[in-house]
Amino acid sequence: MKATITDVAKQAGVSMKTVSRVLNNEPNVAKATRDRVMEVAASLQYRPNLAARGLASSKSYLIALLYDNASASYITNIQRGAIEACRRNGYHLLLEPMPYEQANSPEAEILLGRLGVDGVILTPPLSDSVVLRDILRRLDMRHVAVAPNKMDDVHAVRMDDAEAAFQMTTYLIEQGHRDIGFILGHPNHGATASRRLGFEKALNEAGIKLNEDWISAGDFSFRSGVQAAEHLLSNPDNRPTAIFASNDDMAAGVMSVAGRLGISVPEALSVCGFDDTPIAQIIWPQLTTVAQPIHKMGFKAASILISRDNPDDPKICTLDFELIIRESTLGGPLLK
Amino acid sequence: MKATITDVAKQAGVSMKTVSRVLNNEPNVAKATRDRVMEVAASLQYRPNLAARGLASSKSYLIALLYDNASASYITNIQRGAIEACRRNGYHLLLEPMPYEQANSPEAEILLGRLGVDGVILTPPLSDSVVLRDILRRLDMRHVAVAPNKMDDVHAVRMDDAEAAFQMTTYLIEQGHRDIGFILGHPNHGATASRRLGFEKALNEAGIKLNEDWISAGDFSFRSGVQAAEHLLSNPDNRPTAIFASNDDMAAGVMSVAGRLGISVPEALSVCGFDDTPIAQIIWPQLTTVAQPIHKMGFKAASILISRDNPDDPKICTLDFELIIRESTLGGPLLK
DNA sequence: GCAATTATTGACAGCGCTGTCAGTCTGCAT
DNA sequence: ATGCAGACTGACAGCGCTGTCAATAATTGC
Repeated sequence: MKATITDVAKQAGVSMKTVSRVLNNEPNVAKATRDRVMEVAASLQYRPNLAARGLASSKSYLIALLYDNASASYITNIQRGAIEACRRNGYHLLLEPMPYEQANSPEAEILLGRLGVDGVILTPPLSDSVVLRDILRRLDMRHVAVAPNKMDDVHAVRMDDAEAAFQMTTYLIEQGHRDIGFILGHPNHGATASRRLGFEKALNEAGIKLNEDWISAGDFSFRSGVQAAEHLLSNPDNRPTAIFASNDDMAAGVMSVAGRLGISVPEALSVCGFDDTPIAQIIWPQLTTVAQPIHKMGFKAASILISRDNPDDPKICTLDFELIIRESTLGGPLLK
Repeated sequence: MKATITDVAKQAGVSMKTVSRVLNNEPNVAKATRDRVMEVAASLQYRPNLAARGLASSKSYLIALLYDNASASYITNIQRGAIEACRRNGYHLLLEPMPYEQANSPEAEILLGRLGVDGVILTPPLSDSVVLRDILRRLDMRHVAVAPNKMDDVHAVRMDDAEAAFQMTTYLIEQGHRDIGFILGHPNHGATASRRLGFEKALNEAGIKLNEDWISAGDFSFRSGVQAAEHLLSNPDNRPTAIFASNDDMAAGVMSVAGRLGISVPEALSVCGFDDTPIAQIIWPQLTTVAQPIHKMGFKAASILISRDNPDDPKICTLDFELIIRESTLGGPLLK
């Protein structure tokens, strides 16, 4: 038989309400009372019923993570962070994958409407869907976007992708590279544009003319990195000396093609990626890349949803990135 | 203003209970009534309140996924499968990471006690924790283990790890290998023992004497694969001609060491892994490995929890695996 | 010492839904 | 016509908790 609040109340000789107050850490309970209630609750192995609590307080203590992301390592990192924040506040994390295309369809509204959570975390590329954010607003659901681009009307947790790409490119230039190829990410992702922007800005500031031919399409997948690399490296007489891929998977694709073509990395070709996924350390040579505080972003996002203070003024939280220099770029022209 | 069942009932001119019946697909409702209620519900944009429903029916429509798994790709695959099953039945998936060590501590009981879900999915290595399963039983929580080893007292979804390892090893032997190294998985995982068993059985049946020196410890991490490989390949005069790593990450570690030592794969060394994670296709040469139906396992596990029929006789569901032969083993002694 | 606060507690009414059970209404065999 | 199973429907209580508000006790200031 499961113990209820009533049981605890009787046993402790107080009212249900007082037990409730103790259990929710509300103020204005005498220390002695509080202790007694806690003790009884423990001895009875009392466990609050989430559903009842939710019904009475019209809170669900649930946060949903909405995502459509091919990268397992990205999504599990976000999850870890978000769950950490949830745990600290008695919340739980619900998983809701949603294909990007579906985000713009009526299905999305139905799914979300049924959800009944206290908040929603949006990850790229869903965080870039205006339609989805409209639905959320219409449904009056609190939400925070994990997104690279700025949006003033929404709570957001972000990282300065453009600046990171700028710094990485600048680093390559400092290594003596002037012929730098760039592989774009998936067009649905806001990060794709931001990273490109940073790349081009760096070239620009260094007075290097942009070679449009050396900006190659991609979609964040290993395979697309392979294709892009095949294109970029196709002409033996006119190759970039460095390739900056918009993520690590594609960078791994580049390295694989380089290997096959007998182009040694980093001696003949520097390669760098973005995200610092586990693969960056598994491939050889290890990959220079940008580390994102993904875990922290998940944490922050959930924390914003849980904290009830001034829920109306949208807060934007920008976290730091870090350039991780590894072997794959330690062979620039300057070293020769 | 959110519509409730009462609103729908009024509008449709029926009782709340009838609306409830329609919404839950219960029998014994006239088609005309059903249609009318559906229509009104749609027009009012009615969305059931999970908490209320849960409170009244003492079901939560929530399933928790308990895990402690370093492999992002494994866990996201399980998640995908489980969510698919949940979606089909109006359930949602809760994420609950739990370190293996914690599973044996009182904390686990507290965490689980508070959970209030209708079922719990256990993934390796948690599925191997007897303590954890005891807690679950004591708490009277339905659960199903995703686990390689047999347990008669629990619902389980499994794959025959031993048989898979047996077949893979046999395949290597058929390629002409007689000197085969083996890298163990993490000792906490039941799969580790099963895979070893299959490996040894295959050697045995082929009449090959087991060389204990060539069974090397590991923990499923890339790094441990590197260490194991350094050990296995340390003696140039006496090396295995094939290495079977208990998972893909470690196999990648082997390939990386082989590359560094100038041992070409697969010409001088065949390598195979287990799991068919994305990395198997990213490294070069691509990895021969065992594909597990991880997605399907998640699906099955959630389905078992959701289906209420004969909940007492534990069902064990064994799914098929598949040997995936890729380049990394296409160079056995027989080919020379 | 007495009024004005403030701290502490409890009674009670639901939150929105479903389970129970009793009722009405059909069709069909007698 | 009469009875009866089965299909259909509704009244009602209550799931376990919290919000509201009123009641009482403790504390303060003068």
